This record gives sequence, C-alpha cells and structure tokens, in this order.
Amino acid sequence: MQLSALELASLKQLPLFARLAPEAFERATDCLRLETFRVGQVICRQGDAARAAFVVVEGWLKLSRVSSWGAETVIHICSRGRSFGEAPALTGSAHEVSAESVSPSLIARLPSACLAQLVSEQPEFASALLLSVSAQVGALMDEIESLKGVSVDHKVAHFILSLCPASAETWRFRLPYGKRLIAAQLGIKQETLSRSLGRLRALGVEAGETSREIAISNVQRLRSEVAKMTREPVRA
Amino acid sequence: MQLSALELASLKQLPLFARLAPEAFERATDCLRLETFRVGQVICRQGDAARAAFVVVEGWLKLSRVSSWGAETVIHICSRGRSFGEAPALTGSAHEVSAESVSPSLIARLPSACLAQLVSEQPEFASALLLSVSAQVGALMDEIESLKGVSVDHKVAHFILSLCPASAETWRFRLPYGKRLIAAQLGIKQETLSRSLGRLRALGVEAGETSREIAISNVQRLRSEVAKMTREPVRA
DNA sequence: CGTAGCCTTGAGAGAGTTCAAGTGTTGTGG
DNA sequence: CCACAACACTTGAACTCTCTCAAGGCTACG
Repeated sequence: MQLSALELASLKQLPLFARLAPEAFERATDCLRLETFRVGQVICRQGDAARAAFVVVEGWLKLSRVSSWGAETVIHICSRGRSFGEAPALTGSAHEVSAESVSPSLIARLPSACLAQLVSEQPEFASALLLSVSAQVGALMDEIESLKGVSVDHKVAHFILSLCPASAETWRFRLPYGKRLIAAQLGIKQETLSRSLGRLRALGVEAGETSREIAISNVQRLRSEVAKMTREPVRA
Repeated sequence: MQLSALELASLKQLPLFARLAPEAFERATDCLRLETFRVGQVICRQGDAARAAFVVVEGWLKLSRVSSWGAETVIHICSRGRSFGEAPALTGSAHEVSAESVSPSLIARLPSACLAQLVSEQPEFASALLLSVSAQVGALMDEIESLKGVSVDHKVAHFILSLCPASAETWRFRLPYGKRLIAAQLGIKQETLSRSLGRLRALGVEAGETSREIAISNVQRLRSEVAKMTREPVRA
C-alpha cells in the first residue's frame, strides 16, 4: 500500500518517527500499514498471538484487560502518538491487552517481522521505539497516581484539564468518548462521575447542553482550585 | 571496578542480560557499576537530571512520585530483574520517579553515555532493553488492574499470592517490607490492611507471630477463593 | 529499661456505591 | 415524518466499605 504525502506528513510528526533520518523513516513507513476503525471495532485481543505492534495516528483507543476473576478493567485510553504491543510483537507472545476503538480512528500497524528488522538494523529506530515504550510507562504512572488517594472531584477535574491546551484561558470542547467509559478510566461509577460534574459546575465547568459538550469558563482558576483540592471535595 | 565471577553470574541471569552473546554481555558489564544500599537510602530523586538507568539485582525498591498537589504516591515496588530510568537516562531529562531502597539492596547503575552507546552499537542489547521497559509496562498494568474495582481483601490476598511460588501447596515467608508500605502500594490505609489480614485468617492466611511472618496453609485454596471474590468481602 | 516506631483495634463519620426510577438522545422502521 | 426501542445520562435514597481519629500493645534498639 502506498501512503499519500498527507499521511506521510502526519506520520512524520509522531514521536516515534519524528527524529528519524529520511532514510530510516522511509524504511519504517515502507512496511507499516494504515488502517481505519469505527467505534467499537477491535484492533487486537488480549491473549491473541501478536503479529504486529500498533501506533495511534488519529482517534481514541481503549486498552483493557479481563482480569483473572473475570472483570473487565480499563487500563488506559490512548490517542495520537501512543504505541502499544511492541513487546508481544517482538517476542511473538500474546497481547497483554485488548484494544478497541472508541472513536473513529486511524491506526498504523507494524508487523512483527518488520519491527524486528527495524530494531536490529536501525539503531535510530530502536532508540525511538524505546522512548515510545517509555512514554507508555509514564502514562501508566500518571494513571496510577490519579487512582490513588485522590478524591473523585480531583480525578474528574484533572481529567478535564488534561484535555485542555496548556495555555488556554477559556475552553470549550466535546468529550472524545462517552461518560461511562470516562468513569471506568477514572476507576469510578458513572453515577459518581455525573454527580462530580454537577459539583464542578461551581468551579466553572459547564457540562450541560448536548451532553458531551464541556465549557470551562476559566482554565487557570480551575487548575489552581485543583491544586488546592488535596482531599476535600467541592462543597455546595 | 572489577566484578567478581559470582556477580557476573548473577547479572547474567537477569532478563536484561540473559540473552546477550558473551561479547555483548561483556561490553554491558564493563560499563555498569554495582552499588549497595541500606534501608531508606535514595537511589535517585524525581526531578534530578538523569545520569544513569538502574537495574535491581537484589532487594526491594520503592518507586514513588510527589504529585503536583504535594502528596507522595507509591508507583511501584520493584525487585530483582526490574529496571527503571532508561528514558530519562537516554534523553538526559529528569527522573520521573524517586527510588528508595526499602530493604538492603544491590543495584546495577548504567551510566547514560554507556547506555546510549550500547543501544546504538548492540542491537541485541537494544532489544533486551526494549523488553525490559515493556516488562515495566506489564507490571504497571497489573498495578492498575489491582487498583480498580476490587475489594480490599481481594487486593491483599492477591498481593500475598504474588509472593508465593506458583506451585507451592503451603507457604511460609517473611514480608519483604513493612505493612505501612504494603498498604500504600495497594492504595489503602495501614489500618485497613490490618483488618483485611484479620479477615483473611478465615482463608488460611496466618499473619501473627513475629509480625512480618506470613503462613498460608493452602495456597491453591486461597487462589480459588480469590477468584470467587469478584466483589464480596470475606464475611465473618 | 525506656523511648520510638510499627502494628492492631475500636468507634464514628463520610465518600462512593448500589439500586431504582426517570429524562433525554439517537437511530430505525413503519 | 413520526413512533418506538435502545441506550446514555441524571437524580434520589439507602447502604456499606473505607477512612479518620484515638488509644493501646508489641517490637526493636539504644
């Protein structure tokens, strides 16, 4: 499959590819395939023998696991730039997570053989991949941090802020996926999320309207309120 | 510093080094340094410019973070074989976590320069390092899984089982670190851990004696009880 | 032997869950 | 185009598990 110039440009901006020399970049893109997924489609399943690693180019993916006691756990929701499945792809072992598209998405598939070859022949690529996996480590650490010892309001506000550009004063956007899933990601119940959003209204977070629209009147203020929120919830 | 034959043999069994050809192994060990730490000593501090990555050879380390709102969060407790700090070491950025020894420990330090050289010149080592970082990802996923939607008793039982050999029938051992820290790792309070251990006595977990000794009368049974424990706590 | 830290135990309060009903939104077929 | 069903979300009330605060016992170490 030939990639369009537009697609190549988009790939070139991903952390995994950004620092590659033109030649190495070409070798990498030569063997990857772009695939589109609709909401609900599965990219890979936990337990399947891995035949590729994946990089999210556009959209949002849910990485989840079914624990030994049979409950589904959302491990992480990832978007543009994040990669996953490298280790299973390299060793040929089973995928540790299932990946499901939770918005229309565009995914780059890196077949195992190609991946192994790139790692062994392009030190540049090996470094980039290493950093990409390390970025996952960082993301998971953030997740753990937010799961532990923080009130629900804190988690929710933090989540919303993570969707705001760092410099924005006021911000209005659409949640990238449903509230049920957001709740699962934060390790709380949907009802609890709903109530928390209600409380956050006092801090300038409007979540009414078409139900997925969020408007933050003052991002900076919200940030500082969150910082103060060591444990206390927002009181009416 | 010259490494003893014993030390070399020990290193050779770590996942990071096990699959290296003798030559690559030698190059790797040539530039690493072994260091010992006592309980409470700090290996690296969050925010410090990274000058090395680390591999745990013996003992237990606490990886923790101070969140933006000032609370310490235990990210992970790691033991023999686990590595950390690769990405910061390679990019020269700041360490994302603080690492503190919570038992007497032996740590291999891989200086940045050496690490970068190994990655670029020894594809074999680059692959091994990639898998080592991926192992961290797996460990953190386990952590997230246990933090979400599981009762305290479940977490505690699961934690104890993680310290049992897979095949053991009955098992008796010493907790590798204090209960306060175990509680922090599981995202609960010390008091809650204490009460949970009390309840688990009904499932054959004896935690009395010298206070750090644990005896499990029937590991298989405990495992199956845990599997049944989808949500329900252990009732008296 | 005494102090300090670790652990346990108790009682009370509070945050989040559960169960249940109700409202709104979306998409489909008549 | 509307009716209907399915699904997403909200809201309320009762409950329960975990946390908090506090006291007491045990262990370790000087």
